[in-house]
Amino acid sequence: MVTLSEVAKLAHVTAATVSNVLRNREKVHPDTAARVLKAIDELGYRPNLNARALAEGRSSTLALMLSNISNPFYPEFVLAAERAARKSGHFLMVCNTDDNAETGRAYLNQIAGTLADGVLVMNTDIAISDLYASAMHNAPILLAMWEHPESPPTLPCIAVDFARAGALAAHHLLELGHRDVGLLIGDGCGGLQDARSNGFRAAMLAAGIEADPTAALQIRDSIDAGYAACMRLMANRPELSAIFATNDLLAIGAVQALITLGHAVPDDVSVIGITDIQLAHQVHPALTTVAIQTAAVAELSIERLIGLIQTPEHEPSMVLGPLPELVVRASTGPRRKR
Amino acid sequence: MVTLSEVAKLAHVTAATVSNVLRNREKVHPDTAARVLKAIDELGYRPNLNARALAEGRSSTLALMLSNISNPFYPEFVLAAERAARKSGHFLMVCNTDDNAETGRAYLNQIAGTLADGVLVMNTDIAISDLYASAMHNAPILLAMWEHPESPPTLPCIAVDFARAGALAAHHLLELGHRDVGLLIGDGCGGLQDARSNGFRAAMLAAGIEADPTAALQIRDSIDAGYAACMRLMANRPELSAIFATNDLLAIGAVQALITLGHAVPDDVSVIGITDIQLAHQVHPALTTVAIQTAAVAELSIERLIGLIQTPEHEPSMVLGPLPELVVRASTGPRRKR
DNA sequence: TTGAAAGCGCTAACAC
DNA sequence: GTGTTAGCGCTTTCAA
Repeated sequence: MVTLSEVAKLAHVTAATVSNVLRNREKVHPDTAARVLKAIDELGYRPNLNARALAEGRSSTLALMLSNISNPFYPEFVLAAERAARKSGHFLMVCNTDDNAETGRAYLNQIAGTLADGVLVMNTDIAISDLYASAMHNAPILLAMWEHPESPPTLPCIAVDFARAGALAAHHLLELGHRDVGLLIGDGCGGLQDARSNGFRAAMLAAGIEADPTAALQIRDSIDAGYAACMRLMANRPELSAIFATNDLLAIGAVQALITLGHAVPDDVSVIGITDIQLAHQVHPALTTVAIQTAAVAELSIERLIGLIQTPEHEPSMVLGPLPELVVRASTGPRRKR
Repeated sequence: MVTLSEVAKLAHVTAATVSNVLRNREKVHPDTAARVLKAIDELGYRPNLNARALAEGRSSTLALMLSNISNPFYPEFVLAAERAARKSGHFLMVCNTDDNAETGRAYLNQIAGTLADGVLVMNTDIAISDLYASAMHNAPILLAMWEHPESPPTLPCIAVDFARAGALAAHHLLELGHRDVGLLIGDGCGGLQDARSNGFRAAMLAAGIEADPTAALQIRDSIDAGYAACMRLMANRPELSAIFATNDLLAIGAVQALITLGHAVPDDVSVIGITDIQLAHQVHPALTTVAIQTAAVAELSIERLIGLIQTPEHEPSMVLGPLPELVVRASTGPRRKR
């Protein structure tokens, strides 16, 4: 490995000067700088990032904790987060906790404040109190995708107005004339998605439509579960003309269940989800959904986390992410006349 | 931040002893060890991994380079790789190159041998010669998922016998009586999937069935592309009774296209893919495919990479991953009598 | 503008 | 068993 001082020797300067060339260029004479640059090039010098981190007291990596990256929602977030991190000179460490609080705590203990300067937390399986303790002792923690803007947590967070997302879905279905709507409520690695269903129900109620508890199912967060639940729902409540799912995975499963049952989507039954994952526009019929701007939220999260690292705050603060937006595709249509 | 020497002071020993307690426990007296442990606990000491990496001359993180994690195949690999890495005390840094060779080279330059002790490379957009140079100067590089076991690269790799996967698909379709099979050949972030299609064609040829070039389409690696290509294929060649796709994404797109066209799957047309991504068993009808044991390959890759780091070799070597296996689900069936 | 020197937190000989 | 010492490669005052 080529070190700073080898470069220094070749350029007939001292390590400090090489270091200066690498950072605040102004301070060094153009001629020496050129000599140093030449030496760096000849030797193929690359700074040792661990040494730099040790000397500077801060690393250049960020950690992203999530329960399980194989849920299709996460990769999109990770991609955008990694791009944003890279843009600002940071690396991204991915930490799957496998829905295991112990694993999460272990990660926090090992990397927060040493390998990683800050941690973006997406999963809810770690107790806020543990996170809080780690944030106090080790390094800033930012909660990405906080689902309850109305009740800020004791840590900084990016909040997404999921209740609004649910309401948008309701308005869309109402406009199309739907009254009998089944609910598929996800309870996955991000926790129970009740902000979404509550927002939906409130909007329906505002239109005079009372929620029917027998038309709602609370299920695990996957296509499979959505499929199975929709099957049950339609068996019990054949009069439903639309399904609202709190996330796209469930909605995609529901669409498939309906097709399997011989219902046309959207002619017989409409389906709407939330999130707008990539899959949503790739399935057929393409899914109508409420986009929560995953990539934008990811970028915002990274920016905010970096801000927190540079100028730590003592008060937790919440920033609201981009507002959810309805994306009308092919899985919703007017209620069928019967 | 609590340091080793603060712990040492509290325990009335020296830093070296604390360090010894943390690593080779035998060397230190049980009583002192207990005192040290107590001090560590009281102070909430956590080792600084950067300092350790610097002192030891090796870090505890591994890097995984891929072109774009939002392709559903990667998250499954990443999940398994991260678990394997964690099991052996390593962290995983995810590097998306966005199909950009320059980004890949930059990553390699910045982290190989400093932040990361080894790099698992999944994408083919970086020239092997660049990888080779980096492996020589910086840190071991392992090519995961090498698609051509018959021609080993100049770097260590885990090879997967994709030709065999193609052949298995062919045998399955042949057994079901299919003769007119359309080919969807992916050309995505992992490069042109020709080993798979060649394996398929060879197996068909061995059964006396010549490949018809007009029944094969080479397309980008996505559900969308599979959908569109299948539409075209069926328009041109309505007599096809089966579709073989070199990966599951394409196959899933194809199934949707067939359903949209009013063909029953598998009663009218059978569809088979390769990989067995999670989505494959979640769609309806569930996809018949050839599993390449993604998780097992990921674990093997991590183990091998760690081996390479510990005892570097000077000869590149190839190890063959688990053999592909046919997974029969609901998207294939006997050729329809006409 | 450049150099000398100290130190980041830890490990690893080697002595005692 | 435990302490002493010397780095690991870099940054950063502070002098010159």
